[in-house]
Amino acid sequence: MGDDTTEGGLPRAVAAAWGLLQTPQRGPARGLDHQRIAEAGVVIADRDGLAAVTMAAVARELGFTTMSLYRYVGSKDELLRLMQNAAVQIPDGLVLPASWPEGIRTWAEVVRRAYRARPWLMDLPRDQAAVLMPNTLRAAELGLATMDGLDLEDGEKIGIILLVSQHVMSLVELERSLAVEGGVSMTPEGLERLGTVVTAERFPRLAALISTGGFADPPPADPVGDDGEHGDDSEHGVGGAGGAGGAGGQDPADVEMEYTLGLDLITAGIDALIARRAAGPTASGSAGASGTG
Amino acid sequence: MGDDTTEGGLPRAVAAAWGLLQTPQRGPARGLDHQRIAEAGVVIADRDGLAAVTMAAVARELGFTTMSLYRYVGSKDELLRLMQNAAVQIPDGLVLPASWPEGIRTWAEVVRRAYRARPWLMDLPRDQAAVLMPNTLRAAELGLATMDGLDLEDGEKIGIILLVSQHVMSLVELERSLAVEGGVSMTPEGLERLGTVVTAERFPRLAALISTGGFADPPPADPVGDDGEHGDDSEHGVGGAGGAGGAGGQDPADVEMEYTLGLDLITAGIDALIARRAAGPTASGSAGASGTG
DNA sequence: ACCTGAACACCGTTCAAGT
DNA sequence: ACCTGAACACCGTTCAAGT
Repeated sequence: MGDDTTEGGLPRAVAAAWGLLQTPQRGPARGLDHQRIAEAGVVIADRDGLAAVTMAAVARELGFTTMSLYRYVGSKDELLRLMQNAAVQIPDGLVLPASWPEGIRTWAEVVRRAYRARPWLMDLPRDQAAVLMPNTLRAAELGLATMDGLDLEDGEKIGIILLVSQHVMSLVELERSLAVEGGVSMTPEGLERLGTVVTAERFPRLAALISTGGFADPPPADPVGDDGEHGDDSEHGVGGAGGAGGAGGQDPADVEMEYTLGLDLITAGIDALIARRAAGPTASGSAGASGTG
Repeated sequence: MGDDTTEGGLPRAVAAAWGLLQTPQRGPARGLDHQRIAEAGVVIADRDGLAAVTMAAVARELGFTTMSLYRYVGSKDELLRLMQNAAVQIPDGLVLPASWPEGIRTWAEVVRRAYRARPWLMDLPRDQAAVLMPNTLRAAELGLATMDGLDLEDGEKIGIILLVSQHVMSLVELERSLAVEGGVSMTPEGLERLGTVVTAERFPRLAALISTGGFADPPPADPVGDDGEHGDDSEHGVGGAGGAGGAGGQDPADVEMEYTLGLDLITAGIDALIARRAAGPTASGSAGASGTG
């Protein structure tokens, strides 16, 4: 309905990224193209944060005026989508290990590396348009390849790489928020103030975590625990550290533990699913975990 | 370092939400307070989307001028944080089922209901400040309660509710993007165009999904499959449908299947972790899945 | 065909001034 | 103490005009 979609219903940014748009340059062609514009945006985002990516800033980076950009990208939104594709770097000739759990771990590491290299990717919208971009599909293809021999349906495999990539992103986000890059943050005094209100009566489980310091300082040393970071770099809509989760244990080792834990749970879950399926070829639907409690 | 943090290092919005700020009204008090301001913001976001939440719009909703708001909230960012807390509704007297996997499923459903009721919550930053808000902590406390008797460390429990809430959010985001609310979208022709470039040679696994229509129309019927939606409601930074995942199978039933699958994998993973622990009380570190491939 | 200047309608935020 | 008017520096985007 909008104008950011081409005839076939493909989002314009998707068509552009795949080279499906008849490029407007036919004459001298000494001008711009969306590739160069997207790359300039990436440079700015890397250097000054996503909020600094302004039509004016991108144009200045390229030595053109702001309005010239509109010859090549329909809107800032389209630019951001092109940047997303340009910024995701997926290794090309990667050989996956033979064991599938190792394969999933390897793939998770690839995804993690991509997010770590460009944390602002996590502040971009991940909707259907983002999913159809070339580099996103390359990543998805690689993810599917890790489960090649397994007795899983396509939908299940997709669900799994969705779960894994979501998990990886959430922990990169968490580790980013803990990086003490330049902000003070909760002092013991602030924690105490919080403790007066997160009482053991109302929050029996969390109060313990807060009072025992599980919420604050890295083991001993450094009394200025962690950091909320919300500087001037990212606009909004992070997408990160747990819709309703807390962060218990705030040093990098704990983040690494939770990263590994999540992958272990997922692979163990797959293992159980496959085993159950191999044992009894019943229906196909979902079959909850056995239940121990 | 910024001014959006109180003495103890607590983000101002956190202190305000917990009532730790000496409220500025002492006189006639016929004016505003952050609670009313946040609620007005919620009303606007519910009605017109998050992008419509402008300082001017909020003030108008309340019958005041824009600038009066700055007496009560330090910045728009602070307002958004207060809105996040005000908008999350966690049921109060909820009794959890005895079986822990059922408990986790119940908790996931609570989280899902919260996101479904206010999808714009997913476009808000989820950083440390968000995590420390009263209603976020109430949700986390409830999540921890589902694992009360289990042989898991605190960090593990937190990792699990992080994983679950992230999964739930990602699927609500996916179902939102599929809701055909007012946009056309990829026609068969658009899919064909995409197929010319997502070739079987370069994307053997995905090409199949696209050509077999696994990417488009709900089983039979309705030839206009899905929707990318990126209207004028949400600003940016969704946080949703899979950093690198695709969406294979695009009708609501498939989304439901993936929702259930994810929870099943996680609970099965917990089951395996506990069982392994009960069997051999070895060290404590991570122990990968057995590996079947 | 491509680029530019000027202008528009909006942002969030500040500050001196009113009562 | 609280609210307001006027103003500032910035956005994304449009459009007529230049070459």
